[in-house]
Parts: sequence; C-alpha cells; structure tokens
Amino acid sequence: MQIVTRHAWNLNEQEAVSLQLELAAKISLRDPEPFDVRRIAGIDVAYDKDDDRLVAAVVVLDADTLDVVETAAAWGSPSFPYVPGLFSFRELPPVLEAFGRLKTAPDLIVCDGQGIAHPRRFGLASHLGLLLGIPSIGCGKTRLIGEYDEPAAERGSASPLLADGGELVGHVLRTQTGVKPVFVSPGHLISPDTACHWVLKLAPRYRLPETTRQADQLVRRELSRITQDRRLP
DNA sequence: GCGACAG
DNA sequence: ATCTTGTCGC
Repeated sequence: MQIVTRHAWNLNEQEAVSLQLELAAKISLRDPEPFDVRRIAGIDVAYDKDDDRLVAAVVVLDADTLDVVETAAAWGSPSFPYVPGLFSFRELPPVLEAFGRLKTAPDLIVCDGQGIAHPRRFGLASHLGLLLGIPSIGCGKTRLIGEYDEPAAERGSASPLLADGGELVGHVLRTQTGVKPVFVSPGHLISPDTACHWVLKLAPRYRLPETTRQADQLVRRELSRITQDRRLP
C-alpha cells in the first residue's frame, strides 16, 4: 500500500506536542458507514538489547477466521526518546515503513498503546490512523491517563475510562474472565463502543487481541533472526 | 516539591 | 521496551 507521510519526524519535544494539538483536532470518533471489516492489522515494535536498533512489524488477519493473511517488517533505530505522551514519534517511522510493504491496505488497525486516552487525545493509535486514513484502535496493557472503576470479573465486562472532568476517552475491558483488563480507546474513525466490540472479538482466548499477539511473535522472530546472524564469526 | 507516566 | 527462574495449571 502507498504511504504518504504528511509531516516530518525530526522534531523536538515542544514541536511534537504542538503537532499533536494540531492533529488531534482532526480526529473522528464516528464509525464509517458502511463499516466493512475484512482485514485487520496489528502492529508491534521490539528493541534490540545489544544494538540500538528496533524492528517494527505489521500482521494482517482475516476478520472472520483471525488467520494471518499477510505480514511485513522494517528495521530502524530510535529517532526519538521514550517520553510518555510522545510515544508515536518514537515508533511510527518504522511502523509506517512496514505498512508501505503491505500489498493490501487493512480496514482496521489495532495498536499496542492508547488512542485518545492520551493527555492531548492523540496517542499512537490516533496518530497512525490519521496518517493512513484508516480506522484505528488503541489497546494498551496499562493506563496512561484516566480514572475508572474495576470492571466486573466476567469476560466482556467494561467500565468507562474518564479523563479530566468526566470526559469519556475509552473503556477498561475485561477480555477474559478473572484476568487483568486492557485499556481500549478509539484511535481514529471509530467509536468507543465499536472499538471495544472489535477488541473483544479479537480476544476469544487470550487477554490480548490476536492482532497484538501475532505482531509480537513476528517481531520477536525478527529479533532472534538477526541475533543468530550476529553470533556467526 | 511529590507522584504518575502507553512501550 | 529489556533484564530474568521457577512455578502453578490446563
């Protein structure tokens, strides 16, 4: 698929924050109509512990069978420090490169991290969704912002994630009975409820959605692949 | 000033 | 993210 980057990535922290404020105004929390989802993409990034390199991977799953139908990966190096709230500026460059290697564009993207459940309502999922113009969801393992009540223990239970004075920025969703919940928030072109619906559907057996699990596995395989090469004298 | 803080 | 052993359970 063709990737068109709409802005540069060589920014300092102040410029990055300004850009987020500017782009956050363009985010839509409405579901497309019609909203036909056949291919769902999952992304993940892994860091090399010895070298300062990182790998980004994209896996595309069939929405009905959850089978992997296409994958792509790209190597890079951290071009931005890890700063809570500016995560996308660190991981998106290689992720976009990986997307550019896909033959077919997905209908929905699920990211590791947050969507609008972010200080400026512009987390990684929102940034990626906006740049690609594709519906996106943020599914984080831990909280960045927001307050919430613990959801009931049964799979499918959810409680609203509220920021500031009660603004709904997502949901804390229990994907498996008796297991720690995940933080689901819309990235772009999707509503909070529809985002939860898809994450639950993508997690029929494990805590994390299959998109995230498959992307994580691919990225680790890529890491060990080069680690092996490096051991050869 | 003191915590909190996606991966 | 990454560093790390064993352990309980299906």
